[in-house]
Amino acid sequence: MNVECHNIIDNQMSVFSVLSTDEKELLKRNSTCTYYKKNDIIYKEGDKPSGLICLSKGKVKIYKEGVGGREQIVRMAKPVGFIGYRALFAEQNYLASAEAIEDSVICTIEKETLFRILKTNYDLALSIIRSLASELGFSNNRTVTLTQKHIRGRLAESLLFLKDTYGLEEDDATIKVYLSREDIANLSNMTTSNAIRTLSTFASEKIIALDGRKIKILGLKGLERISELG
Amino acid sequence: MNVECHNIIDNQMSVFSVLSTDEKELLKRNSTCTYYKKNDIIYKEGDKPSGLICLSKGKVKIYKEGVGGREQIVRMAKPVGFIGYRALFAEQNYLASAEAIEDSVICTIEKETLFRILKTNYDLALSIIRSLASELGFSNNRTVTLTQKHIRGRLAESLLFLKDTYGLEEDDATIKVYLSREDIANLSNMTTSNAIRTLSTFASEKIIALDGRKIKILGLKGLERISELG
DNA sequence: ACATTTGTATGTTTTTTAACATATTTTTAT
DNA sequence: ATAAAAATATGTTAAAAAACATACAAATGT
Repeated sequence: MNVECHNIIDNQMSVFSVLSTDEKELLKRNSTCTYYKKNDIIYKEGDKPSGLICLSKGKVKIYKEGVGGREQIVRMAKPVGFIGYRALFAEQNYLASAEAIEDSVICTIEKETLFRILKTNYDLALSIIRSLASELGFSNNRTVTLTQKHIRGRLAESLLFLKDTYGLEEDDATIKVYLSREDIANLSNMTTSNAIRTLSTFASEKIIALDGRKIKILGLKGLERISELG
Repeated sequence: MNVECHNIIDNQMSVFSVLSTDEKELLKRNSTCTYYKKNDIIYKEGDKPSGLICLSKGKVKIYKEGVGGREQIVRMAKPVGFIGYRALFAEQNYLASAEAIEDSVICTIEKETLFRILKTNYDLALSIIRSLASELGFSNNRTVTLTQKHIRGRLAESLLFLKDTYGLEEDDATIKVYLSREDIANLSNMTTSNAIRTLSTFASEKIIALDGRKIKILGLKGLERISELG
């Protein structure tokens, strides 16, 4: 059985907590569980959404291909969170692609079932409205910082964003996600070379410490200052 | 009486067309009409939304202040469209400011009334979901083009965007909005000097014709090509 | 175990664009 | 009507970041 789906739908913290037992059962019957390896593509720009995808385990990057195939990461997903719901609710094809950056488990809730339940659940609709509105605010913010901040400011902001999104390891310093330098660059609107170079500079300034893909934040205040100044 | 508000709520094309006569009456009783002169501020970043603002007449720019007070226009509103609804539905303060770029009339629907009606109207909720999702797609797109395209590509895209948003005059060529060079720059992520310079270059290439703030598109295909190439 | 590919690192050059400077024109206020 | 301010225009310089080049290390496949 698709246990992962059941866990998500029954989760007290999820948006589905407002549903009745019957409604939850209906969702469960119309959900499927899929497993992805690291670097697997979950969907591609242009694909048609078939349902509401919920990330149960793992980590996923959402990115767009820009000028000359240059990649821009627009979102980083963590469990338990939805992916691809923008296209689903806009009734459009995907405008971005999703790729697992760790082994991941997703649960897909079939589209018609979701909309049937949405129809009678004001709270569910309102929570979708609220998350779309929040993410739009985030995206507008991001537009401004990616266009106006300089390299150091953009990288500092990205590191803080990754820390806020995925949290820290037990040492309370190491960011709990392990991205390639290229992904860090694609998140921060810079070339891979510049991401590598600027990370090295931060390390030499003792603001962070690097150990392979592990990034340890040594000076949070300093990082915040660099991010704010731009 | 606030006739403008009534017109909007009764409009067959508006999202309110799904409401009953009683519901529309309730909305009308709880709406107020406000008149703004060109360059008047409608709301500022940090203000608290008091209701759903609908632009009945005029044109409005929505912008954020970035690094060193540098302005980035994130949206251009036209009648009949909502403004500031993102913050309202995210239950946040405004993250951007709104300024009339022409004499404008807005209708504000009081918050509690709106939410009371939303509670029982699935179609209204769904249309809000759909517009937030569409705008999020637009914003993500914009992030990529503003960061990746070069000056010519960004300006060409902005001109096409203005044409698509406000349409053309009777001559089927002049963009139906008259922005300062500074506003064009703030829309396109460039300095005013570079906006002026690049507009001049486009004019010398016969892609557009300039007459004060009037911009006439002479070569749509050419403009589209420049925008696509970046 | 070794070759091949992928990722990381760093120096150099070139391109792009912002910053600055200075006219000129247009608009606005008195 | 006239001064002051704002907007437009254009040339020059400086700074930022991309592009390019090359080296080395790590991971991967056979």
